[in-house]
Amino acid sequence: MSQKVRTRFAPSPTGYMHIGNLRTALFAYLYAKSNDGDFVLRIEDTDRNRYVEGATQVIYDTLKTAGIKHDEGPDIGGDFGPYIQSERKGMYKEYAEELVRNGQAYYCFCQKDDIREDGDNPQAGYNRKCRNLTTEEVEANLAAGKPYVIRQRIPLEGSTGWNDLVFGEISVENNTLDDQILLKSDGMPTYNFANVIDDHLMGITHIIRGSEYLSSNPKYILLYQAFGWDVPEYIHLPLICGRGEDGTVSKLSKRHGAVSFQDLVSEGYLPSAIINYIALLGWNPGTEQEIFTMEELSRLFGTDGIHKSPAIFDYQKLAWVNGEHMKKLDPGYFRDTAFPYSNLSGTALEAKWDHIASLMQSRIQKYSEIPAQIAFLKEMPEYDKELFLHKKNKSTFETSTEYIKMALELIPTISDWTVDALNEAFSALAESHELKLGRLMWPIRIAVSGLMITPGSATDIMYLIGREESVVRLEAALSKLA
RNA sequence: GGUUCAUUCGUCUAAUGGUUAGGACGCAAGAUUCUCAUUCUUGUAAUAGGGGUUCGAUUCCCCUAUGAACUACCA
Repeated sequence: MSQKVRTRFAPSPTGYMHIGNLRTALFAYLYAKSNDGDFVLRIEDTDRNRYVEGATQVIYDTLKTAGIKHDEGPDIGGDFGPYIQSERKGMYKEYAEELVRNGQAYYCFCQKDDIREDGDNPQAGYNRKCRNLTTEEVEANLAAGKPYVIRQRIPLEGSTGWNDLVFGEISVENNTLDDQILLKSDGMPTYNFANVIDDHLMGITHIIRGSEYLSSNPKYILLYQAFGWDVPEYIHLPLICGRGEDGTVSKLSKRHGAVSFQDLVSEGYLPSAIINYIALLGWNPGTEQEIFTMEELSRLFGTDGIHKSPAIFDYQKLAWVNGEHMKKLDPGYFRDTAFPYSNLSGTALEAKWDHIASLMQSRIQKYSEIPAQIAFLKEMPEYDKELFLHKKNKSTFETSTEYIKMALELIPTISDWTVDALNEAFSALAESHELKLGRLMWPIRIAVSGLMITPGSATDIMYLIGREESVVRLEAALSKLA
C-alpha cells in the first residue's frame, strides 16, 4: 500500500481546550487510528504575547482524560521533533529565504499602515507595493536596517484547487488571494507559514482541521507547490456552532455556555460522553447506534460519514448521552466518582453512600445534579400540607393522618433497620389492611421527605435518614395535619 | 465589500431519480413502579423558495433567499 497515514493536532496553548478543537483532535486521532496510522501532537506557540503559564499542560491533561493518545509529541518525543513550534523557530527563516531566492516570495518593507489596496476598506488586501522592488532597492533597504517581513508571491493568474475528502472539488482564482506574510518582522513565522513547513517536515499525510481554513487553503497549497513538495490530503470538518439567546447561530463560543472540555467535565459530564457526543457532531456511523466507546469509534470512523454543514451544539442531547454513559458505568465506579459531588463527606450519610449512589445512577444525567437531589436527606425542607393530597392514590388529609399513625406504630416493631426489612414490614402492613401499597406509602413518603418527587421510595428514605429521624419527621407531619 | 461553503422535523441526522421521507434528543400521552427516574408503547414535527432536466425529483442543474466561515506582522 501507500505510505503510512500520519495526522496531527496542532493546538496553541491558550489555557483551555475549546470543544471545537477537541473535536478536531478527536477526528484526527480517529482517522489515524482507523487507518492504522500515527497521530502527532504539535504545540503551536509562535505568538509569545499569548503565552499562558501551564497551558501546555492543559493540552496534555485534556487529551489524556479524553482518551486521545498521541504517538508523537513534545512530552513523549518521536522522530520528527521538536514538537513545540517555538523550539523550531530557527528553521523557518531559511525556508522563507529559499522562497525569496526562487522568486516565490519577496521582502516587504511596508509599515502596518497605508498598505491597503483601498484605504476605505479595512478588509481589502495588501496593495503589493513591495512586490516588484528591484534587487538593488531590496539590498539598499536591508543594508539600511529597515525592518521587513517576507510575503508570499501569489500568482496573479490561474486558479488553485484541491479535492477535499469532505468538501470535494474546491477551486479559487489566484487573483483573489492575498500576498500573505510568511515571516514576521521579528523573524518568527506566521502560523500560516509555520504550519505548512511543519506539516511537511513531520510527514503529515492528511491535514484535518475545521472548515474555517477552507478559504485560506489555496494559499497553503501554493506554498507546497512553491517548494515543490507533495500536497497532502485535506479533510475539512464542519464547524460546531452555538445558538445565542437572540436565536442567531455562530461559531461556538463562550457566550453560548460552557465550551471548554474542562468546564464540561466540572459540570459533571463524563469525558467518554463528551467524546461520544462531539463525535456525532458532523459525523454519522451509517447505523442507528448513538452510544459509542472510543474503541468503537476508532473502528467505525471514516470520512464517508463526515458531512459539510455546520452543527449546533445541543446541551440537551449531550446530557442525554451523558445519562446513557452514566447508566452503563460500573456501579462501583459510579459510587466512587460521584461521591465528591455529593457534599456528604464527613456526614452521617456518608456510610450509606452506596445506597444513595444506587438511587442516583439511573436518575441523574450529570454529577452536578446530585446535591440538589439529596439535600432533603440532610435537612427536612419546608413543605406545603397540600402535598398529602393525591387523587390517584385517593390520598386525603384524613387518610394521611391514619396511615402515618400506622407507620409510627409499625416502626418500633422493625428490628433490622434495612431497606429489605422496611419493605417487608410495610408490604405486610398494606396487605393486612387491604391497601394498595402506593396508597399507604404516599403520605409516608411526603412526611419523611417533604417533597412531591424524591429519589427512591419512602422506605429508601426512611432507611437513609434512620429510624430516629423518620419518627421525628412522621410526628411533625401529624401535627401539621392536625 | 470580496472569496468560499452550506441549507431534510426546534436540534443531531438517515435515505433514494420512484419510500407512508427513517432514527435519536426534546416535547406530549399511555403502561409499569409506593412518587420521580429507569424500562416499554404511542404520538408530535422536516426536504428554504422559484425555475428547469425527467414518465417521476428531497435527490441532478440554474437562479433567488437565508445562514456561516475567511478576508491580522492571532493561531
